Amino acid sequence: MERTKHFKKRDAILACLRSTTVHPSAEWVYNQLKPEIPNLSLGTVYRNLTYFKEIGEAVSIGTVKGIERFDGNTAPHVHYICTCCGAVIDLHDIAVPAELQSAAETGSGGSVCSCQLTFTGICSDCKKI
Amino acid sequence: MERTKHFKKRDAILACLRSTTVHPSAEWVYNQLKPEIPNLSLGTVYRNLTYFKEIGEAVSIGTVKGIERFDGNTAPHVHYICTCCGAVIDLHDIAVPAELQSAAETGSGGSVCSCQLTFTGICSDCKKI
DNA sequence: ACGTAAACAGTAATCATTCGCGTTTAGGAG
DNA sequence: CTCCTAAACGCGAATGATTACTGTTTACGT
Repeated sequence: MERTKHFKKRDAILACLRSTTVHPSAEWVYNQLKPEIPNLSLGTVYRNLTYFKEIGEAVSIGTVKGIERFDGNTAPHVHYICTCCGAVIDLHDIAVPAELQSAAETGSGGSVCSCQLTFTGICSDCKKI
Repeated sequence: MERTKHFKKRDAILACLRSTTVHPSAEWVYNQLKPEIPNLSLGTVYRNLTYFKEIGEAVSIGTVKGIERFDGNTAPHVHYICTCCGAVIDLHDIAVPAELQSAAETGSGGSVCSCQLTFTGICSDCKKI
């Protein structure tokens, strides 16, 4: 089929997002890809990141220090954010109890389409400094 | 003592924050107080909101549609955010199990100073439309 | 009354993100 | 192969929330 040539940059952006666990910002993705795709535009990164959010191939985990951070792992999982360095790491061993979601639906009266649990603190690297 | 006159606006901002459960933005607070404090500056609202965050009298619950939202209720509780209208409501009947916090500390290797559980969906009002 | 330190207003600056628009590209039809 | 169309793209300008700057005002101690 090989119809991917038209989406070279789109595919590269998604691949970049999928290949990392740093929960990157748009600019991080841009800087990663720029060396191998010299004519990449930052606007294209933003445009495609928004696109991936819309089609459910990526999620936003909110802003850290005023910058939006993305996650190519759409499976629900818990995050830890260091308020010092801004690092975002996955906590795979922790899960939000499933019954909380239905409790949220009755409590809010609306529908629930996602839930996000985030811990914040100072990471081990920052504590050393 | 009556030394509050110097902090009239600061106090008004905190009182406004405490008196509502809408989890307001800086501009919302500004618009609320502007009629009764005509010479209030939006910068003052931002400055004091940041100050309250720093001294722990208020917390940020992140950005909704690109706008930071604050909460004068610093007791840990769960939020529900409507992605349609941007409303933020408290879910008092739901709590994050305490053991998850210690699990987060061991999982991250760092310290944990706060945790935030947020459900998103379409609220009952928006579903009617 | 005077000095000082902090709060404040008003406005300019910042910076992440989005928008507009002309260009390029892929892929299909003739 | 050439033309056509729709979508992706680059680039630069625009937007808008937030912050910084600067001069002024205020409360309070001396």
